[in-house]
Amino acid sequence: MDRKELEKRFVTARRELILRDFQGLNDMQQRAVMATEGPLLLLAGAGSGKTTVLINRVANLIRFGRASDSEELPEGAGEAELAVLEKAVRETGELSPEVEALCALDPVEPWRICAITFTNKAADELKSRLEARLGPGAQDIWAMTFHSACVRILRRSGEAMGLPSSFTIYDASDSAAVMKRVLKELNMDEKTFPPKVVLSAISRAKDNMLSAEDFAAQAEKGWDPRNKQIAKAYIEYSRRLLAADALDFDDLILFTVRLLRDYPEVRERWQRQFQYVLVDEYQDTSKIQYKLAAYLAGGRGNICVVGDDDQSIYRFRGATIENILGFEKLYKNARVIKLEQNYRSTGHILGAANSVIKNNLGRKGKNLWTSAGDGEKLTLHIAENDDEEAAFVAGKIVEGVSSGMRWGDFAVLYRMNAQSNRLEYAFKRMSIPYRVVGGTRFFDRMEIKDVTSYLCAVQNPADDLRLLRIINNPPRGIGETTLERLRAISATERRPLLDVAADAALYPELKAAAGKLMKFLELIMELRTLSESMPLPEFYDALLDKTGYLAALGDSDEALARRDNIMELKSNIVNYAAGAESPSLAGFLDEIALYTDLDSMEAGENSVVMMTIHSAKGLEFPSVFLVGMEDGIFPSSRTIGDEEEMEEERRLCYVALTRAKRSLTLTAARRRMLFGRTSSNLISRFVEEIPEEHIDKPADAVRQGLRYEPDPEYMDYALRERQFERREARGAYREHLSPNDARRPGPIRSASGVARPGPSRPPVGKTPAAKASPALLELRPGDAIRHKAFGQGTVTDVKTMPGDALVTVDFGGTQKRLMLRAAGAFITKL
DNA sequence: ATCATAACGCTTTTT
DNA sequence: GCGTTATGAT
Repeated sequence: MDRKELEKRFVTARRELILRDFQGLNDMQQRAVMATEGPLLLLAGAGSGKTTVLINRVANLIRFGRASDSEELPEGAGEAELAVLEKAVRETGELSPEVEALCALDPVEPWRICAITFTNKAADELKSRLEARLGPGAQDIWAMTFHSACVRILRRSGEAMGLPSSFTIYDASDSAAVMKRVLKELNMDEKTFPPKVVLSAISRAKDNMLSAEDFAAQAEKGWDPRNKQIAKAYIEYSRRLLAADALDFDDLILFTVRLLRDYPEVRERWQRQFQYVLVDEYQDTSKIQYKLAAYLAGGRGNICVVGDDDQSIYRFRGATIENILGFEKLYKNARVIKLEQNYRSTGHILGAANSVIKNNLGRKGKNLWTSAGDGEKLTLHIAENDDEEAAFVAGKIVEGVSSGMRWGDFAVLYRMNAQSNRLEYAFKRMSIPYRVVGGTRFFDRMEIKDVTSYLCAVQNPADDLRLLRIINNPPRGIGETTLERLRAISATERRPLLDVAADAALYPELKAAAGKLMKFLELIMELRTLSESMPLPEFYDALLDKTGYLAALGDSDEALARRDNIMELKSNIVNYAAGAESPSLAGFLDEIALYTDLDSMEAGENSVVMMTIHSAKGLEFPSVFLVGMEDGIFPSSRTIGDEEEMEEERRLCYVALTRAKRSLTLTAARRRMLFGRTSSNLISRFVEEIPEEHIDKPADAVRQGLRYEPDPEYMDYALRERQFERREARGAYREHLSPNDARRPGPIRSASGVARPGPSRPPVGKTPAAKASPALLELRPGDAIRHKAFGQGTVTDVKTMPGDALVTVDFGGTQKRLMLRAAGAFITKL
């Protein structure tokens, strides 16, 4: 046998044996798993088994190295070895160690694989699935978010650029707090320079790798005078973060990219380490994140990016779809694999999603298909108002549970967090177990911020921001005047506040407060010593005690809830201490700085989840309710009139629709309370884009006033307003309009008002109570009832209130409190 | 220094 | 409509 022939047969046999590990995958998925070398763009539609592919790809790398994608033979392979392989091909069962060794080509050590995801949730899922597949060795894989990967790199190598490894991370609210101070001190008007706007300008600058000085230089040359002001704020903001040894979220990425760009030895060290780099959700990466990925993968050039251009929904914060659209241009030898078979949803759901997204121009083009059958059609429900919309959703879920589904099978998705309120009330009235993801995050709560500020202050003596938060909390008689003087000295001497406080006795103006300041200083010092000698959880208890924070809370209902949260934080600490290799205060603070509420959502929990569509990305649910399908809400009023933003909104809709596995219900309300006023909106244009073959709509929808055609008058108005804002954004001066003039006048309201029948409209608020039997109103303690979802129970208490009653029912040990008007429709008296 | 009331502005979306 | 912040009174 000549060498050529041997090589060919060897490679073929090897591929076949390797493929045995990936039998459950379809052709395209297998190709993606086997193509380990060089740049690879994986266009993975929603529900196409993308994570499965990632897991298997990593498994392949660890077991077989680059063998599946190489023509190369292992050292010393000859006819004897070929015979062994070909024999193994004919046999079934596990590969023998000998065969496995022959199949492998430089198996990859786990820590040489870097799999970057976008959210902690995705990273955690990846980690746990990798561990399930590969065992404990999987823990060494760098499966984490951009931000946490950067933290790790900076902690290890940041010293090279003069960054102390003990740096602190500022989250968005910390950044905002710093910025507010800065703006105040620079006498910048909060109206013309809202902190948010300034921060996002800085964020954009950082995405373009512009330092404060670069930005200032550019502002000098630019035409927008506001940028000069913003540049000043940027400079001062940076100065403060530097003084506090703090990095904000954007800095984490920016500093890492600078580090890798400017320090060759550091760059080489990491490029040597990461032989394979995977980036998930590539469509959501920003310019600088793309640079980061390119640097990390710069050693071997093995970069695999996974994404779906149709699911790009973070353009607003710098994500650029160019990264995915331009991948092939950038990496000339890139391979592209498309995953279009959907394993998640039934036919009507996919059909609806496809017909919505095809209205977008400028996409790679992709059509999801399924072999799962058509399934149920979508339904559109039009409610009288937002309360009724919420009640409808709650009712449908109760019915679903009564027919055998679990609470956890349902998700309610909305465009903005503010929409969750109404739903929560409805769910509470019916005692439906639910969970709101996102919104006010756990770590944004006041008491949690306070306690973590103590932790930060103990860990980082230069962290003035956190110090200011706690120095007089609980009250220690250190008032505003003392702080003002402290701040003045700290600013002129460029020393941290705590340093200045330590020398309080030396400054005449601080004499009066010196005693109190010393006492506080001693407290912090004592805590610092304790933090070094005690296990973390015990230290936490000691901190709560010594600072007197817990004691100062009191025992009102509110304080009780706060205590609960503080204890919840303790369980976080205990968890962390148990799981981490070498737990430390610094490590814990890193963990929570990058943590969001999303991460605490446990998969097994049996309750309905409510969240924004953005939060729902990457998740799936048997039954999904998509509420508020109205123009002005979804699509958001801010996007109407801007084609690019509308396309992003449409992608958001695509994401929403593709979350559903089997059942998908859309709802809209004729009238709803929004921003404190009642408004009526047209039905969402996205609903219009779903053909009748996929969706059941109420036949009278049009006659009853929710129209499908965009109102030309309104469109015109929205467009003009939009253009005005854009012109303003470009720097044209504001013609002083009073805020009321900027408000939308009549068009919206009058437009829908015309279409709505006037006085002869059916009565509003046909609540489910209308269906409740009169016997229910006579319920008394001791009565037996049956509830559609909860089953049989005994009434233990009845509190009547005007037009309604709150009944407490014992369902075999669990107490539920039900509002009769809302829950009555699901109760029968036995 | 702490509490109460008034005023404001906010509603896109997250690390 | 709600939650946060500014202001003023005690």
